Amino acid sequence: MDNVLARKLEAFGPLPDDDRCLLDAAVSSPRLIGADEDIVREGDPTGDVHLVVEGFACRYKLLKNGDRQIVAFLVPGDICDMHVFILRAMDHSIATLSPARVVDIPRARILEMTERPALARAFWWATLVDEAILREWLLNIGQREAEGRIAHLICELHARLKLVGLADGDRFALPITQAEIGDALGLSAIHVNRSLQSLRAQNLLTLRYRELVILDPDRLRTLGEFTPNYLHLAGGKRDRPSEPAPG
Amino acid sequence: MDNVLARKLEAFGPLPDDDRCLLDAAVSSPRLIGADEDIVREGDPTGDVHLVVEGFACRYKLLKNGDRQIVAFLVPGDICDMHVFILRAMDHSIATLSPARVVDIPRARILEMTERPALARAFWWATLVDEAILREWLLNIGQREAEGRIAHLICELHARLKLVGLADGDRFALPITQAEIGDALGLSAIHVNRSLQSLRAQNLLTLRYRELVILDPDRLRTLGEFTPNYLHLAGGKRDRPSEPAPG
DNA sequence: CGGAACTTTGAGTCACTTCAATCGGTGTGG
DNA sequence: CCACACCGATTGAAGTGACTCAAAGTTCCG
Repeated sequence: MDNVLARKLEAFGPLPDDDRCLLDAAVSSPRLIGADEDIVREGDPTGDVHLVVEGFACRYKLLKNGDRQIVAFLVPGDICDMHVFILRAMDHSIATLSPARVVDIPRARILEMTERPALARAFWWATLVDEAILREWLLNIGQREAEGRIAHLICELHARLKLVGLADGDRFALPITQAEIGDALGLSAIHVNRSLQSLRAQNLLTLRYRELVILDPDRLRTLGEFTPNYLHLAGGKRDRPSEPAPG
Repeated sequence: MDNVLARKLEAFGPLPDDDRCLLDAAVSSPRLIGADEDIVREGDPTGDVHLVVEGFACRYKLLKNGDRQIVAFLVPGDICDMHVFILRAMDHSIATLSPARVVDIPRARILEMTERPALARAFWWATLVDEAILREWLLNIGQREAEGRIAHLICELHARLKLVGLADGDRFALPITQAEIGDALGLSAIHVNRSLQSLRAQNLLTLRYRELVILDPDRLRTLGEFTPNYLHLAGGKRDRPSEPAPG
């Protein structure tokens, strides 16, 4: 079976076999979680690092009136919390969106991995990409109208899922509800619904039974003004000598 | 006394004298930049690390139609780009909002500093707080209405400026335009204007001649649902594992 | 003093929201 | 095997927060 974590991290640069073994060990024996269950809650003291191996999860924050903002989608290969070593409490919650397999990696194991320069750099890369995605989402929500937001989100998820081998051409599983898409994009579920219908009417995509098919990738990218530069793929292929990782 | 970087980093935890000397050296001889000038542009190859010593700057992204989203405000003490070591190109631009003093720190100097454990942890903390701020902004823009957004932003800036000694009680310099506030909050300048008038009418704050005065901190915090937990202050004081419950 | 930049005001419009049903698929228990 | 319940998707209608356009008032500054 594929190691989604290794697969993702190697998008940054190749890893030594030893490092990949470490990753394989870390990802073994995931636990199964049902849909809509919290993995960590805001305010919790930081503990293990979590990794999604299968299914969808999200980071989210709540308002007092119950409104929810999803601030990140976590797909297989995504590490939930690298900041465990520095911060004391969670400033957001993490929950599954679909049934999922999650691995709890003890701090010690992470520390062991960060001794390896290539892994340390790869983890750092993943963290920086997460941050870049946040900036892109801010642009998405702050400036684009509903159809563009949805188009952009779908292009991003497509790119990220392709990275870990979870897209079949222009088709991928999207096991989340329209309400959840709304929570991520700052839109009401109803408006997400109507916008999706418009996208379908334009023959840009199909979304049924939790499966999304991109019918016209070019026009969808154009509509969402999607450019994948912020995902910083192939960042490790530096031709000129790079600084060694600290350590 | 006026090393804003040291001041900010010590909000995380005390630094050895040697480390503080390193910071002092790094912050010396800043260059002066006028308002509204780009420091780095999206697409540029990564180079030096930049640090704002005085004045306001921002990270921003543009849409094809010219719409701008400010994805972060950079105030004195804020490091612009710690990710220089990993990523090859900028995925966003950085510009001054007011006249500013900026230091360009060469990679080598940063590497030297990250050899010191306390400094390395402090830099990591700063990076993680930046990320937490992005999540909070996403919540702000995605879920709150205009007045709440503005209230929240002002509370955050107040907290961050206090950290580096740039707030005089509930009063601080805010050298940016209403249009720029709008670009940060996903609102039109006109709507920012009307919302500010409403906040003034409620006797929550004053904003004139680029000086902001918070008249009623409690009600402003309530309106913006502001809680500073995401700024992760005092994260370094790890002797007590549990948080005190002061109220 | 004049001009540029910023703020303020007014009026009309639109994107998105809320409320209120309805429809459809799926799972459960009788 | 059907009745019921539940959840998610869909539809309709009405309301509103925020936008655009246009213009006037202020402040800043050479």
